[in-house]
Amino acid sequence: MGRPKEFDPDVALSAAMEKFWEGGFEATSLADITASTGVQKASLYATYGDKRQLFLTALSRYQDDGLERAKVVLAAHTSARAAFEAVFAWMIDECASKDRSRGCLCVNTAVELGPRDPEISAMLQAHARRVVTLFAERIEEAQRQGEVPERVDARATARFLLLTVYGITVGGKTGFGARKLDEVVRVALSVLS
Amino acid sequence: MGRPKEFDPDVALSAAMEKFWEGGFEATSLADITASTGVQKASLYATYGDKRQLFLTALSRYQDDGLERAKVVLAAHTSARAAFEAVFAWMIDECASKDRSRGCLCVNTAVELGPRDPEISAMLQAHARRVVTLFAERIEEAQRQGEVPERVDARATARFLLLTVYGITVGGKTGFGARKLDEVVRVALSVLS
DNA sequence: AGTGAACTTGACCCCCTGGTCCCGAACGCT
DNA sequence: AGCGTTCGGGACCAGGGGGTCAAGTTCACT
Repeated sequence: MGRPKEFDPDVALSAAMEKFWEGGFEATSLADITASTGVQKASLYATYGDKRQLFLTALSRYQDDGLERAKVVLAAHTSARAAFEAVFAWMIDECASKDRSRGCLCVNTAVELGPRDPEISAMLQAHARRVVTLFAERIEEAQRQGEVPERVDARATARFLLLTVYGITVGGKTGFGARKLDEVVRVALSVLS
Repeated sequence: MGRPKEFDPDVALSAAMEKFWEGGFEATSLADITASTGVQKASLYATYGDKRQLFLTALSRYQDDGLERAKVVLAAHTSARAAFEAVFAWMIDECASKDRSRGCLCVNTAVELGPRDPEISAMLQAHARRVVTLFAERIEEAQRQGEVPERVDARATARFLLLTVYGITVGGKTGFGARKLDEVVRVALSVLS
């Protein structure tokens, strides 16, 4: 009982995530968040805890969403090559095409907070491991189907592909255009054959 | 005439660079810098201008140093493969071995400030182009010597290798150990053959 | 209708930030 | 030795940051 919330916590969390995504943790003030969510500080505080907790929740949601979407994209193509091309195209679209390249929240967070916040570091590490496993499983599937040679080390290659994703996000922020990133992806994907 | 400075501006700049390198621009306060350089705010201000100018100067110095060192390392090996292995080993040492992985100042800056500071963005872009050119020249040299196949696109591959450097720095911050990064480098370098 | 629990509002607090300023101290030059 | 110039020390400022609180409001339940 009592008075119900006037805002949808899920919607507000999305808006906050978006802000952190494009501004980073420190540079995004509570004022920015209240402005974009329309929710007052005290309500945010009562719902999510302090700024760091809010950020952690937003990051977690971002990770879950991303992993889910990656699963879908990887499963939507019959060849592994096309599947990873689609993943990279998605990343390039997000890091070099849209307005001013917010990149990937995981990468942004790793760079800003990774080295000095153990809890966040652990979250990032766990998520990276999940993605690597996902990638590796797709590579192994392609090996069973004869698309990718058996000599390829699936897990090492999966890590390599994840690092390429990292590179793309940083490349986008450094000013590489979508065309150049496409070229780079072509080079990177040559390791699958 | 007049009273001479009590500090060496070059030494202080190095110390400031170090701080920005491990803490980022926003998170590093002037208090941090005065503490590590032993130079008071007003003196810093008189010598370098405001915080942003100091950062720009430090970044510029970092870029110059890095490019110089990259030239030396690339020239110090007879095979291109060994040369790039050395470059990556250097990056891995800096991003995954030392205490708490400060990564690469260019990458950190690109992520933190790239999308919202045009002047810094231009600096990063120009530097990236120089590095790509340096890498491409080394690849072309190897092609002339028959080490690398002619079908390889030198410039695209150079960009790919730079993106791999980016990936390594982010990987280090995400918790990849030196061993895993070594593996990834082996996969990446397979594009040279 | 009354009651109490939960939510909203907006003022409020303290601290830290980048930046400025003034005065005393230290030096080179004549 | 004295003078003008430059530097260093530290107080000072306005602004914005995250976080808190008390009072008023809105609903569910009886």
